[in-house]
Amino acid sequence: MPSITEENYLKALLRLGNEPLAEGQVGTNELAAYLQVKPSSVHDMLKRLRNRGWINYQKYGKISLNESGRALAVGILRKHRLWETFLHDTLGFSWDEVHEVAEQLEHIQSAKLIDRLDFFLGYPKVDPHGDYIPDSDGHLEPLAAIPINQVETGEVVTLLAVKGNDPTYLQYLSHLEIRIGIEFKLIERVTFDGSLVIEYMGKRQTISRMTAEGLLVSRNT
Amino acid sequence: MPSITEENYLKALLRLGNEPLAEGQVGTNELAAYLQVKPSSVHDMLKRLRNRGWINYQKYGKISLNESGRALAVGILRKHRLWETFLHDTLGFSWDEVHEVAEQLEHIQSAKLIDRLDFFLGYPKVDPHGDYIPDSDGHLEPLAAIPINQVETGEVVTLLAVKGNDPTYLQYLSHLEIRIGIEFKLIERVTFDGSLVIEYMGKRQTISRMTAEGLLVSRNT
DNA sequence: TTTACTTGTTAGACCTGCCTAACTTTACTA
DNA sequence: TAGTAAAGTTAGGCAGGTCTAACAAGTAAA
Repeated sequence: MPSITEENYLKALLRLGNEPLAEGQVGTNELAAYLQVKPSSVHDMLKRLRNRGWINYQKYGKISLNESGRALAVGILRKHRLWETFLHDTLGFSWDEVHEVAEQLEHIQSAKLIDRLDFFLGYPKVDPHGDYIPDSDGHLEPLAAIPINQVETGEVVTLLAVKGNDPTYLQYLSHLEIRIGIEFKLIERVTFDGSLVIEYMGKRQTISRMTAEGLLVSRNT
Repeated sequence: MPSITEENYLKALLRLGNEPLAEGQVGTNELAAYLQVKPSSVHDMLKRLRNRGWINYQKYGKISLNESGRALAVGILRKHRLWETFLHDTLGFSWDEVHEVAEQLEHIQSAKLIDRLDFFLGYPKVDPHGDYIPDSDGHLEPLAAIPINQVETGEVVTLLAVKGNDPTYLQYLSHLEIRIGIEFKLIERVTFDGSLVIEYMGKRQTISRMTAEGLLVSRNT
């Protein structure tokens, strides 16, 4: 059974490996920056994770999760997203508050707890940020969504999920009345700085490129 | 903020200090035995807890929590018992299963989580084992109960709480259909080994002294 | 009050997880 | 293709939390 720290490394590898273009491959410095530790600390841990049989890694090479490491990481993600759903739906936390607490709750070791929680919540498919919750067999549906700044002008799209855990970002979206499931029409793209003008709920709003990058939408059919 | 290990020491000091005759005073070896570590490890930690300002302790003396240490410990106990209640009442765990998982959940740091959980559960007064749950101000009602083997023959008493977290003990009680709130009549006391014959729910049952010691009852008026 | 036993303390060691500083390898660019 | 910048590794050290083995204090009984 992994320690809490080991779990956090596995989770980080899953996450960074899923970034576009990463293809499961992650670098030492990248991981260090993400986890806010020094590359030398990461290197120590990589040796441990390899000895424990959870990652593929060799000197000066890229890092990737193997089968069992991935299974562990997906299990943690499942716990994280179920807890987020519980905090939001049952206890009334706002969507910017759930991540921090779920970061702690995801490390609780009890299969029964998670199964019961899943049942209690009615087997939710997505968490408060729109991300898919892995099922108890470890299956995780890939999110078929693109950032809104990759959409053509004039298109109408639906917000499937938001990317990013920063509370101030999520609070800002709430402030703009942007929620999962809402429909946007892309009115205009500002070539200068990548800002977008979007229309939703009968109003027009300009959002920066940074804001737009976290809005994951699906093309409407 | 205490580490998880420090929290466990504080909790142990609260618990052992509340034992009859202890009067808040605990010994090093006693603490070591309870926490399943060596006395030398306890000694190291005691120095840390003293430096952190949570305990009264001097060389070769007894250990006790001070005001702030006690407040921390009661806070952890509150979390533990609220989580036990959640696991039992909301998720349907049996009373022998809740302790182990609550041992992990009690270390989650989020005041809001605990307050919301308390609200969600309807501000419960007691946990699944009959113990009082400290309120959000840190007040903990002392349990006015005595082990059933301190009761006179012929008396009728109510089970207020059970003492002990051993799952096999709690399962055994369930098997005997013994639950919080049930009424017992003490029929007979076996002087040889301290066994008791008790009557409840229209049946007679012999229980060993060990079993009896965990049954905390109040005299009926 | 001396002995014997229990209780508590100290020294030195180990593992986890992190650090800094110095080094090596790889990758890119001139 | 040589030189440099970026990425990755190594060595040595530190704090938390544990251990064993040896020692010191307190306590109780003869």
